[in-house]
Amino acid sequence: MNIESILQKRLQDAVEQLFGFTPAEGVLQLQQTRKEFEGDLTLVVFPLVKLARRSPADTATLIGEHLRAHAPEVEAFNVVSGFLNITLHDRVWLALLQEAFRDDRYGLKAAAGDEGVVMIEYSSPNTNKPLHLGHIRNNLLGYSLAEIMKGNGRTVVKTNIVNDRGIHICKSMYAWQQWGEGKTPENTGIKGDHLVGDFYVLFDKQYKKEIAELEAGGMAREEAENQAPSMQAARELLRKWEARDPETIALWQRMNGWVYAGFDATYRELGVNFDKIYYESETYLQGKEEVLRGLGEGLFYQREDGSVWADLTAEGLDHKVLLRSDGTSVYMTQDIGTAKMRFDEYPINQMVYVVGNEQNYHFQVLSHLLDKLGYRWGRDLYHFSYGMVELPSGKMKSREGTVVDADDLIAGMVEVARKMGQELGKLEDVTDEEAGKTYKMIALGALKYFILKVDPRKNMTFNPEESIDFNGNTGPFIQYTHARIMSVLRKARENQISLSTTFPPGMTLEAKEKELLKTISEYPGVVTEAAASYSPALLANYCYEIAREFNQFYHDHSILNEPDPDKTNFRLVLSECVVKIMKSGMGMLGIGMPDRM
RNA sequence: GCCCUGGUAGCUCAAUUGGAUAGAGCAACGGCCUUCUAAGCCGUAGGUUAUGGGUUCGAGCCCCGUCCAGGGUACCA
Repeated sequence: MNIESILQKRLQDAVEQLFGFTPAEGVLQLQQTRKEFEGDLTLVVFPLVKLARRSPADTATLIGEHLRAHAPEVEAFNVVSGFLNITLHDRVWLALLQEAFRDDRYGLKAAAGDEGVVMIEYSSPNTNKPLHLGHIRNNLLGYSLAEIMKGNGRTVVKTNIVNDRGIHICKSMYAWQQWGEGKTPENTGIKGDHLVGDFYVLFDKQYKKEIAELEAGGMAREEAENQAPSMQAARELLRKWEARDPETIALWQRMNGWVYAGFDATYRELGVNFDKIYYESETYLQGKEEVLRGLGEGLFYQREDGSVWADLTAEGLDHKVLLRSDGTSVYMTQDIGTAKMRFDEYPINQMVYVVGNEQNYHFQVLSHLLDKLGYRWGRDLYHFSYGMVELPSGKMKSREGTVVDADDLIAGMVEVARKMGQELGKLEDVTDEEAGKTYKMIALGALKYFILKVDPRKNMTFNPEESIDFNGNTGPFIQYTHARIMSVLRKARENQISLSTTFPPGMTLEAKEKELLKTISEYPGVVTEAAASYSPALLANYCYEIAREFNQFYHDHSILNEPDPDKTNFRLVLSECVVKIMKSGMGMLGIGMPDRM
């Protein structure tokens, strides 16, 4: 039973007895008392005053007096303009600490039973170029969301749909055939995804040149884009691929293999992973089948040129193409096929797509299409729509070379972390290997926190000129706080201090201690809310808050040099709880906590 | 054109979903290490929440208008 719900009950009793009515859901609004006022929790009394037929101040005072007389947890109260500030006995907070300390999974929810799985699709790269900053946000959000769901007792399947087929990879293939000179990751030492990406860029250059030449020859833009020889060649490759031409398939497999090896390395660096990977090349035919079934059942219609369409005007949307006139499938077709395969293979209770907000319309359509096709889960799919990462100059554009490459970014961060760590000289007594691991943990902590602390729905700005901070509201700040606590706990162990959750009866709390306890009490609610609102940012900001709170406490009060052994014990238990929460909370963000730094 | 987002300190972000005097960090300035890690702590300064109206006990948040930015908009993904 948490503190807030106990107080809720007390308040309800008070209102019933004082005013003779049962407050409706949401009328008793409790919130944390703001720091500038005396108290722990605050009741907003405005919603009550009409029914109580009293002034806000009277209502608050009456409730406050009733609480003091009947609620043993309540020590004092004060009323400030319609706000009833309630102070709880220190023993309430100490009881909370005991509970938090004893529960290994404090704040996390027990497994929910046979609710089915939550499948979370994220990452979903194209195989024609390496991952960039935008993908990083996607990967971090997807992974973190999965961990948050797990923390809330859900069974999660993390999945990735690799867009391994289509015109984009054919462009890279064609360019490699033309100008590759047999280059491979092995004989060039270039990471596979980057090598393939280089050829994609080469293709684009050539293509642009051809368009310009054709336009100069008097051809219309659109016509030129279609007629350009390199585009024709790429289309020819796609056609051959669909016809299973052995040579084309072999090249496709070879180049995709390079890309996968590259992606795997990046995923490993980022610390993300998947339980099940789907490949578009294996799902798109299923999609086609489903669309044709829908056509047969009269759900869709065919135009004279042979293309297949869905009419979604009744749903307030538009007409949407599902199969091109040449019979090839579009993105939507593939998503239908993938969805069907997934639901055939897993007992999915909820399907979550982590995909940027530029595809809001796509998922609205997909939801309706699946619904039409008879999958009741279609309606309930959740598009976790996140904002894009922008540079100070605006959107990242691969064609203009302004994308921030994922591998470069990570490597750069690690370098900064190493340099800074060496300047501070904190890890001189550990092995180089140990230090290296820590620097990496810090670098990734900085990067991940930087991205995850922002509300996922909003666009965010990343400035590559200024490297990500390691001070202030950052991942390393939280990691550092953790390392300091671990250091104290180590020393306590060395001094043979054993911890006890039995606190002396009359023990009183310092202000900073109580603030920390209040923050600890909020953790379970934050975990719940992070899942309910799909927001790792909530957890990130909470972890920062508790770290800040701890640092203030740590600054003001000594733990091991405190003369009163009961206080030392209490503070160690408190510290242990903070460590536990940091590991758990930051763990759900995919951020590791070092024992020293 | 139409549809959907968003606009908060110089910069990057918060704001318990309608609650108190809008908070943090960075950058600037000033203080705190013979004491558990100074990647820390404390302080100063910085705001007409794009803008004009409206709703009510109460609005950064809800409604309407305007401006600005981003995204989408029938055979790209």
